[in-house]
Amino acid sequence: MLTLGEAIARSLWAKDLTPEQLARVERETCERIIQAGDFVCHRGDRPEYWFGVIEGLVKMSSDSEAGKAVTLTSVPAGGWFGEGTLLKRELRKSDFVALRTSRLAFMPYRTFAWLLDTSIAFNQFLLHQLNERLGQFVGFVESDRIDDTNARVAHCLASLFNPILYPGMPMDVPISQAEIALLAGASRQSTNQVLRILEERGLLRVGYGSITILDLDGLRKFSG
DNA sequence: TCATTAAATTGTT
DNA sequence: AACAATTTAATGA
Repeated sequence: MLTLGEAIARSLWAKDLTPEQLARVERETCERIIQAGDFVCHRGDRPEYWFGVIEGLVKMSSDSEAGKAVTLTSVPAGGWFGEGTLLKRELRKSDFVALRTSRLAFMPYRTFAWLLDTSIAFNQFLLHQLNERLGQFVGFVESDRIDDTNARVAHCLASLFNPILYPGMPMDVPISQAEIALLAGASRQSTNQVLRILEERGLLRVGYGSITILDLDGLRKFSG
């Protein structure tokens, strides 16, 4: 199992830190286990940490007043999230929920701010990540307006496995069809049908509570 | 280790 | 939205 220190050390933003800088980050960052279904943080919280997923899967979601839930995006192992409101010093605008029991790194704001002040590589990483996320969400909007349900599910899955945002993401991930439906903005029933179509075409394999991506590029290009 | 049961997830209407 | 079928996890002999 990956230790907290290893998880930090192999993060993209840690590559160009000096050993002293890395040591400080490791000293000040703590690890917490979030049970499946539990919140990492709530909307309205004052942001105090930058979060890294060591192991597991976390979704960013919102609940409407009517009780309808939508998933904005998911963060797999190796991904870091929460920098948006941390940078702006605003209250959290959405919930983060563990989709399954996950091990998270909690980096305090002061450590995050210190890295921002001292490491050019860290700034470059954030710029890169924010840009990549912007592209991801533009893609979501485009997909929402243009694609039919089949293509939307395919494209949502492709963006979940984005190797630029989430390097080292295993192509086999435990996630239920109900969660995929929330992510793609489709019903569970139609998601189920789409997954079978995608499996027929050899783009992925569906298992019990999990999917395996076989052809990421094929998912990206999928239409009709 | 195996059988039983409950819970979660999937597949269909 | 409801239901049945299937798979997994948990429990205890």
